[in-house]
Amino acid sequence: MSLKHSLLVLLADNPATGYDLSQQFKGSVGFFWNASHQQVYKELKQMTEAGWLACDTQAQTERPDKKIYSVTQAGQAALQAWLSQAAKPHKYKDAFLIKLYGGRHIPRPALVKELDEHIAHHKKTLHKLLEIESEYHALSHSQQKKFELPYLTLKLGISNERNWLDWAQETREALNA
Amino acid sequence: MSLKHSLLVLLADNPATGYDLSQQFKGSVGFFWNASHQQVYKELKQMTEAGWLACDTQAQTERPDKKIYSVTQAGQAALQAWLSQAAKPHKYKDAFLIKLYGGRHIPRPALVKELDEHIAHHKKTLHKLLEIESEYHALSHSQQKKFELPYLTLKLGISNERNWLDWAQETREALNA
DNA sequence: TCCAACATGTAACATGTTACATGATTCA
DNA sequence: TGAATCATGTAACATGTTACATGTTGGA
Repeated sequence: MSLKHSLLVLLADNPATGYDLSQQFKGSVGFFWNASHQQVYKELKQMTEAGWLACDTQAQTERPDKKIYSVTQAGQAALQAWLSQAAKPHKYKDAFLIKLYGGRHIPRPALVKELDEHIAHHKKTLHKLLEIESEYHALSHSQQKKFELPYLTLKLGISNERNWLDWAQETREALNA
Repeated sequence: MSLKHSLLVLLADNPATGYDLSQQFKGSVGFFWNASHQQVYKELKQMTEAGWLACDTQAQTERPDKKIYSVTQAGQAALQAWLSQAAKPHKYKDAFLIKLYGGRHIPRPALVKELDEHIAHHKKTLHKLLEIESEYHALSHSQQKKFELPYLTLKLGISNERNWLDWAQETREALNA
């Protein structure tokens, strides 16, 4: 159920379109949740039918109409209900680690090559997160206060990526030894 | 598709029952993949129908018969095919971080309380992983060599948990400030 | 002239979760 | 006497992925 609740949290800050929300999942929010645009549109439809969201359609001549969603009182209540229950501990799933675990079935160089690809990807992610962090640091104190909690999640993202990269470096050496 | 491939990797090491495999997901393997027992039995059935697994039924008088699965040649081929393609980068999903991100909707003490619960859970996980690590260290050199790759995944699990706990401690202080 | 960004979806399929179901053994 | 472990599943439901579908604008 958490996609619905992620959307509620995002929409509680700012009414937005399905497209906007999908973009947020590609940015910093994507560090802890994400979904394809198809899935987002599907959920928004369901949530609107359930009365959690109101939809304001803005006609556009040259592009598909924009549908701006905002949280209703029922949506607020649903969010509160969800927030008041403890979240289940997060479960990590990483296909690359299965490969590494069963690495004896693949030639070493192939394993190292794939590790390198993942390293490149994680470096890119880290840079993106660090950019977002420097934008945060450039804000005024009052603005920083406003984004205090999102910033805490960003910090986990950053240290997670750093930790992963450190491990990957060691692992790379171990594989080549 | 990765549950099927996790099962192939595990079964390539040792033929096992659905129950055994489910138990492995509760142990160290659970750090990077997991599934409910229902899901495991479902997949084993499908994989057997697809010819990837052979099933040897051991009759037991007092308990349900044990079904011991092993990888067939077709299963080996499927595993190889999967291993030869790059895995997609892992996507992190953590409902607690959504809550933290949208933490302004909850009273601070409630947020801290839930953080504490997660801290307790992560500490437990870390201890479990450290226990497995000390079992590994107690092995002979030749045995250690055999479990070299699984050990690398374990090391990521351990540093990940430590990193999470460090972040959680800082976050706890920031929330109480 | 082609690619990325904007903006929305449907349909088919794959995967995962929750509730229910059975029943013996062993340890506290 | 009650809970945990062993051992297997079915059925209903929820969620997520992949392929397909449409069409404009603005920049390299």
